[in-house]
Amino acid sequence: MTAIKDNNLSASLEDYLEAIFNLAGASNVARSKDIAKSLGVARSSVTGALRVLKKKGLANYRPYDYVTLTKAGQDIAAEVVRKHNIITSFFVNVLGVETDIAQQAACRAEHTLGPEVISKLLCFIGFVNKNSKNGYDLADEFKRFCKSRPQNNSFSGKQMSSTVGLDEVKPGQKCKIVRIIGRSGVNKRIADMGVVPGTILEVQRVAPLGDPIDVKLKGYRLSLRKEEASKIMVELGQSE
Amino acid sequence: MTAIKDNNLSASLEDYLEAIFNLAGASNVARSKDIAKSLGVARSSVTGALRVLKKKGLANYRPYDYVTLTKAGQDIAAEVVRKHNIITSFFVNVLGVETDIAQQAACRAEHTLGPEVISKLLCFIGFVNKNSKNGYDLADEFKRFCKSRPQNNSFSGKQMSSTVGLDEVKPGQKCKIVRIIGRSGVNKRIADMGVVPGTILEVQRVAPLGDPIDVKLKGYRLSLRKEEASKIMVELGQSE
DNA sequence: TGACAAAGTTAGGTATAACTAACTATACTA
DNA sequence: TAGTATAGTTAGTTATACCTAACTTTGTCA
Ligand SMILES: [Mn+2]
Ligand SMILES: [Mn+2]
Ligand SMILES: [Mn+2]
Ligand SMILES: [Mn+2]
Repeated sequence: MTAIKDNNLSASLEDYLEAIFNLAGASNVARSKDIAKSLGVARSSVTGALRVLKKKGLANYRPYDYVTLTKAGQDIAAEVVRKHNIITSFFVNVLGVETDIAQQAACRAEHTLGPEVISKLLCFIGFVNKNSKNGYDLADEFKRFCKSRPQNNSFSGKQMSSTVGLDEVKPGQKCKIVRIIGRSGVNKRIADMGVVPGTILEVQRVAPLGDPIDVKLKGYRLSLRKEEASKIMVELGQSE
Repeated sequence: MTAIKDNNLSASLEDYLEAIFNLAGASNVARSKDIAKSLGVARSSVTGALRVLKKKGLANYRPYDYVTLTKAGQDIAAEVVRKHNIITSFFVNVLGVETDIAQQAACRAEHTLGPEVISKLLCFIGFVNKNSKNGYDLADEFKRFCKSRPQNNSFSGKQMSSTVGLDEVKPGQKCKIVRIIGRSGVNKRIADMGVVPGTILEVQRVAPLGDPIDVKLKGYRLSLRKEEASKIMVELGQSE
């Protein structure tokens, strides 16, 4: 029933609504100058945004007048603020992120997280609170866990072997050919010389503008144009 | 040391890097057409983005050629993908969000969450996993908790009394004046008549274009211009 | 080989969201 | 009530990120 409708507003416009809503606070009005300050934009940018919000029926705006939100505007603003608070609460009270950082991140993320995620997040906060009442302070436990393993910077995503184009290898470095891109035109020429995947080669000299590149492989010496080299994907050796 | 530097890229450019990185997968090359498809943009948009990425030294791009990422481009792309995966993992495995939705939300949020939040999130996933090995399956417990209280749609943020401008009130509705905005010019005239905060009034008739608005208050009848009415903030009565 | 389809680019356009500089309205104060 | 400071607007510009339509290059296959 009372579902929050797709507001379809840009992050920027949502932030204007949020700022107006927050500034209005007790007085229900916001001044252009304060909106500008709170969003860190020029006053003229606020004028422009207000015109758009008015056209969308979200703000009551007349030039040189105070600004208020329409009912529709208030509803959207309240929803943005709600998301902001839920996300912030999770970051601070569950994850233990520093308040300032959490606020900033939340005010960016609030525009990207849909109702499914937000409702789960809210529920999760409730879950943590309930547990803490039952004697198991999850947030506290987590804080202790964090300290015990200070930085775990890896994540088991797909591991990428760091392959680069031969044109990016510096002189003196050895590397192994992983793959040669394309088979027609200039590249055909390369492939036809013994340059095949698996070959180890060493970059000898690179001309000032990266063209040409001299490499040594299988005893031969070869001069490659940068354009050609860029199509030879290599894996760096552990030299250097 | 090996700190990921501020890449300072727009969300859009990060997504291009991410798409190229993912498409490259085994072959290390990506084709424009596939980048376009995976991001849902026109082919010409890809050309534009590639030019920018090249200028920034992140992609090896020559017109009509395959695309590869430079080392710098790969590093940033890998970081974006890492964030994407961490966020997705949290949404799916901890919060229990549906996979598709989680992926979409993660691919938006990955551009807004900084290293502090991401590292805590990663740590939290580890925390949940460790507990589950120790017999306490937090994610599972949470799932059960979610079901037990289906929808808790409120959040203890600041509660806003729903005040609107008098110009938004429909005929027949009663409301209470909460505040009158401004004191000079036309508004002074209003304030000078017994129209003060606390007064209960009822909207009687609204002309076709919302101007003028006839209201009844304290036995009097008053005709207000829309401009004036918009400055009278009221709280709606429970009629209608 | 050469015709054709597919891939890629260019040109030209729109929308959003900023900015600065210059102007105008409003509010305060003497 | 005039004069000034402040607030707000307008005009004109920039940058990003898309789009469609038309054109060019490339790869394929008869
Ligand atoms: Mn916010
Ligand atoms: Mn925000
Ligand atoms: Mn992503
Ligand atoms: Mn993304």
